[in-house]
Amino acid sequence: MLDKTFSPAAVEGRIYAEWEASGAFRAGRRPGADAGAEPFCIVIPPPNVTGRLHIGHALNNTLQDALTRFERMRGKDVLWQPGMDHAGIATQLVVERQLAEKQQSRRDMTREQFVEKVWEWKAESGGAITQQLRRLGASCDWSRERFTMDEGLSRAVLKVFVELHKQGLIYKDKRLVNWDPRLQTAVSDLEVESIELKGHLWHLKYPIENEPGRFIVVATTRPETMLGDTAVAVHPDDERYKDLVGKRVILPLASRPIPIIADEHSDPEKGTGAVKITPGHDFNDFEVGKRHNLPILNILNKDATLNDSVPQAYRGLDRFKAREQILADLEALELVDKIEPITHAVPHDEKTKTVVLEPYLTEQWYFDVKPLAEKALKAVEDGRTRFVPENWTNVYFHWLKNIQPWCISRQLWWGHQIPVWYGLKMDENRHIDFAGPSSVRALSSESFEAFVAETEEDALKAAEEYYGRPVEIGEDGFRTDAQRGGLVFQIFRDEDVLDTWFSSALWPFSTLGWPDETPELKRYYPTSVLITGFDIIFFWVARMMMMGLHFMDEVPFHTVFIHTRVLDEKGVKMSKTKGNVVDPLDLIDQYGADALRFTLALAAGQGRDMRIGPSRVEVNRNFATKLWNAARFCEMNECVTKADFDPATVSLTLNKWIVGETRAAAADVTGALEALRFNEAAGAAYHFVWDVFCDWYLEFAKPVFNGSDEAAKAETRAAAAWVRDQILTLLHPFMPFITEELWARTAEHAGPREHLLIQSAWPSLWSLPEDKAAHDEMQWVIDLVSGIRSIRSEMNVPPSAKIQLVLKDANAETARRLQTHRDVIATLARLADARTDGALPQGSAQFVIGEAVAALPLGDVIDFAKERARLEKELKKANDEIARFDAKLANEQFVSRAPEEVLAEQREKRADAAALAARLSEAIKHLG
RNA sequence: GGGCGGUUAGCUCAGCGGUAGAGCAUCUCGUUUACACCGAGAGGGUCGGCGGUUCGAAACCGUCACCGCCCA
Repeated sequence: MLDKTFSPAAVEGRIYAEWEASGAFRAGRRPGADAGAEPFCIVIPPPNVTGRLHIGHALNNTLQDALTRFERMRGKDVLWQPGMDHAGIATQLVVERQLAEKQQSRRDMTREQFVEKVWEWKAESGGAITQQLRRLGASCDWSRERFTMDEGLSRAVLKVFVELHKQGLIYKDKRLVNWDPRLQTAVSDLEVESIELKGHLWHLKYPIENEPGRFIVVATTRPETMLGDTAVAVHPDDERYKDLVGKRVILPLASRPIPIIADEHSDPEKGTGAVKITPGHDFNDFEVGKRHNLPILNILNKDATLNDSVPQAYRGLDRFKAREQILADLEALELVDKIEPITHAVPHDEKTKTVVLEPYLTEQWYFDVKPLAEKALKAVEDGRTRFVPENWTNVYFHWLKNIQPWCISRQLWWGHQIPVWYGLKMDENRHIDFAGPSSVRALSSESFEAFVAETEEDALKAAEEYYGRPVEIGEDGFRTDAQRGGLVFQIFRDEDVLDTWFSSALWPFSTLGWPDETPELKRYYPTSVLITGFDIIFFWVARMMMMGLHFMDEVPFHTVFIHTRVLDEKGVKMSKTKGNVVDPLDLIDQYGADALRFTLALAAGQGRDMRIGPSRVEVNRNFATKLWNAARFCEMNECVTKADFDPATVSLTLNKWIVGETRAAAADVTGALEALRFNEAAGAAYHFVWDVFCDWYLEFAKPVFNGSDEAAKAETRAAAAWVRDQILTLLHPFMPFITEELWARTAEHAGPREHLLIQSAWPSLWSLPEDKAAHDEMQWVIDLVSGIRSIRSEMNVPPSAKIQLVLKDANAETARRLQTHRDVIATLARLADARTDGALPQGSAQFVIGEAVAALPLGDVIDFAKERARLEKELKKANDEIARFDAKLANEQFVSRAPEEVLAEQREKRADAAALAARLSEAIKHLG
């Protein structure tokens, strides 16, 4: 016997273990599925190895799991490929923080030792999120779990790098990057988070050379960069400054003369129309500098203190300290024209959002993604990959059309070390300009030849070929070794690692075994659908598209489903600093994983946001309880699954009806899931379970179960069990735990199920007959019962009072219906008696149902004035409706232009309203 | 500044050419042996404003307002 409520905490762990043990998650098709099953594959958007499950993950994985379970049950050959990425920056931060607690630093150890520490950390506390995904019920194939730093995936990364380099798409360049001065690494444009801050616009006066007392005023939000200015620019058409172009200003504090140039970059409308040009510390200025051959002055060290290019007084100062000092000094010289308070976007690191990034001149590896972007654009234009909802296509297009070279190197230790080795460069006469041997690290990159290879061995081989001499790993350039016949050259490896997203971009094929030609790669690539959030379109979707098309020559997935963003209950973005984070694990503890999942699925509409909080989850916990109790009711009434039950051959109308309703519900859920309309699928199931099965069918069944017609009882029991089983199946993708539990528990009296529910077949009820007569008949019963209940309530008839029903003007069919369902109607409407003949008693409340008028003789209970008012209100409504239809039908434009079926529909509605009005008038007359 | 969304019942949202829907909340009633995490019933909206297209607009187009996000 089932308990009164379902206890998620007591069963979730056990059921998950059963699923895993059964092998149900394994790639492939479920038992009984077609041998020729078509493949269905989802790759998980790899969570970060340092990550913890947040509500966004919960949504993302709920949807993936729902689809995975759905397709698995339908008999497809399913793979949900799980794994994690190595999150270069985040992971390195975590491990460094751990070291700092022990008063250690990564600088105190070798790179190898540090990387070893990171692996130790991962083994110990990394990847907690995969355990949390299990709590959510994720049915991915854990036996195939991958990590971007795995041997196989790393091999894929190296191969890709080397190939792209060979193709000339990866190159080294010296230009401005977004620099994180705390981590001392470059980050890509996408990893910059602009934060609106209050700041100031300082207007600085630069004295014109040889024209005492004359100044040009420039405005800046970062006054410290003035020490790196190498020009002042004005617009070529700006009359105010025409005579100054070609002259020079003396840069204050630095006392350097710099030219005044004409460039369209300066906007005459903005500020003073003159701008300072700092090519070493501003992206726009860098471009201006290139156009005018300006010198590029770098005034910062890697940690954003001022370097030796600035006057003695400012050297070694942090940039913000330097800003204060410089402003004070300029004030003293009366060179600050004015200070304007402004709000402006300041670039910050996206991880902690506390470090202000600097444009910084460094040499980095770049990936020219333009040619790949074109292919990625075309694939979506052609419909080889489609976005759902479709409007995200524009975001994707916009980004790819304006794509910039991707800075892929990072100055970190944790990640895929760039497979490039350097040795001294020979000139055309095979000479080397180096005194050595001593460390060559300090040399500039022009002095090196780069050997790009997947392995150290290959790099050495390439270098030996280049030098025509033995080569070894080392940093001295060369050494002499008599035993090896003299000179031995040395090469050393690039210290940098690749951007984490570089490896993530390979995910859809690297996880399937590429570059090896594995059976999985052949079977599951291209994958079916990618499910992710919109914030990932650039980072990941676009890059996977590019890499997939470039290396596999096929799109990585046919569909990209972009789901909504989760906000808190007040509609505010969740963040740790705001303290409004809803922890999905708390919600699971409190309400169960099924309730959380169902809530997320129901909220996954076509909008952009969803709001989630405890009260919403509670509602769906209640739904789970409802389901549980419906099953409990079935159990109490001995509704047991019958193997030989055939829904097509039931004889009772109520059973014919529920079979038809079940068929429709299955069609709704299936269709919605196929169209990725998760909310509609969950909603259809919810509605069917609660409003159809529980509210009506089970209520209809009660009199049957309590009656004495054994045949009817047997059929209804079997039918109820069948519907309940269909429900468990339809809900399983959304509520896997409770449905699996009930699947087992409801079979306790019938012998065990053939398979776990996760491995059972999805309902395919298309072939069942649609019984319109049964539908109409039961709908009539529902309408009658609802009508009586409504009157009872309005007339304040005590629930305990059993009353009479007289159906006046009932035709033969109606009389038959009443006869057939007398027990049901009497029970649900609490009637003492129901008849279709005899006189209509005085003092009746009445309502119209079909061709008949239902009268409830209430004797003195009835409040005549109230009843008259009620009927007159109804009559007015009917008459208003008639008037509206008449007006419409009298409109010649409408009659001539509207389609025939609309016309017919309107006429029919008009007739219905007229009939209703006639019966209501009659009823009012009867009131006397 | 450019782009994309949103604005529908007190709240959260669905509907996206043919007479306004759901859940929650509210009010009334209810200890009928599945379920009070429940049941029955009820009230509540000129679908942001203004124009236009149409026989007909919450829905399509334009415009404005406000809110949000993304990219500069």
